[in-house]
Amino acid sequence: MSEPNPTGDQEFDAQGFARGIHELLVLAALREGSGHGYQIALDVEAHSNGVFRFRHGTLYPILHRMEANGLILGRWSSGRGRRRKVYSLTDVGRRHLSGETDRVQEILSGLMRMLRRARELPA
Amino acid sequence: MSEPNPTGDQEFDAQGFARGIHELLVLAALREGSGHGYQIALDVEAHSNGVFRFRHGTLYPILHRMEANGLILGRWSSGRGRRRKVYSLTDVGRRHLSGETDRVQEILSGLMRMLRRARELPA
DNA sequence: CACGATATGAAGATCATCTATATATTTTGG
DNA sequence: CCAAAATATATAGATGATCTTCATATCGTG
Repeated sequence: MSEPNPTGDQEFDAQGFARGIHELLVLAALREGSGHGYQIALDVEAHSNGVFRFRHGTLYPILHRMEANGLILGRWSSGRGRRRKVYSLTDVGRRHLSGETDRVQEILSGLMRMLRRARELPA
Repeated sequence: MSEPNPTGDQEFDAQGFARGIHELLVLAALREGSGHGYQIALDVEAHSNGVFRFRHGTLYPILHRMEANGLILGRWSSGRGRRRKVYSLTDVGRRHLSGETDRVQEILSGLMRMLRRARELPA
């Protein structure tokens, strides 16, 4: 029962899943170019029609963690004016985005299949 | 920025999302009839090809919480032999399954749409 | 009779979000 | 010209759910 799953399929880790989604949203937002935190939050909110939304107390720790893990690289904007930390994808982050997208999509597909089944069962 | 989302669409709450998925899996497993915890775990694992799996340290607290919240009803099997607590859906649980299935499916659809977009963008 | 599978439970560790607060600049409106 | 709102980042502490580990007990099988 505690063995690694024999099919080699993707596994669901509840604790890491929400974190993974947040990181994926950040990586996806940065895929088209670089941006600072506040911008990323607005982009994600806009692209998801308001479903996904970063609270600022959530966003910045995530960005710091991702930078520490080498997924993104942050640079303080050199120009004067409002201080901004502009982030861009690293190679590691780009690979991570690709791999995790596949992984999460497989998990989501499986879940949606199960939910559809439950929905279609006779009451 | 902290206003409730104006479209009235489904919102994603990271903390509650994993919990919601676990509860949804339990409710879905019980939809076809009643079952005890261990059985539920096996059912979910089988129906998801091993992607979703309950550790027993995770499963039982979830069942207790759901029973306390009135989503499921547990009865100790009256017969002697191995003690089992058999769960079945309450009316509240059935309504919850229906409503949450819709809600989660909308969120998942949105997420998959975003991931597809990220995947298809030129590198 | 020992071992593995079945079956449930609780305690404590871990860890990420969430709330709230703080600071500072820029733009807008009166 | 000044006040308020939006922009922009950051940290501390509370919350809460999973996850690991330990504990207990029964049943079937070799």
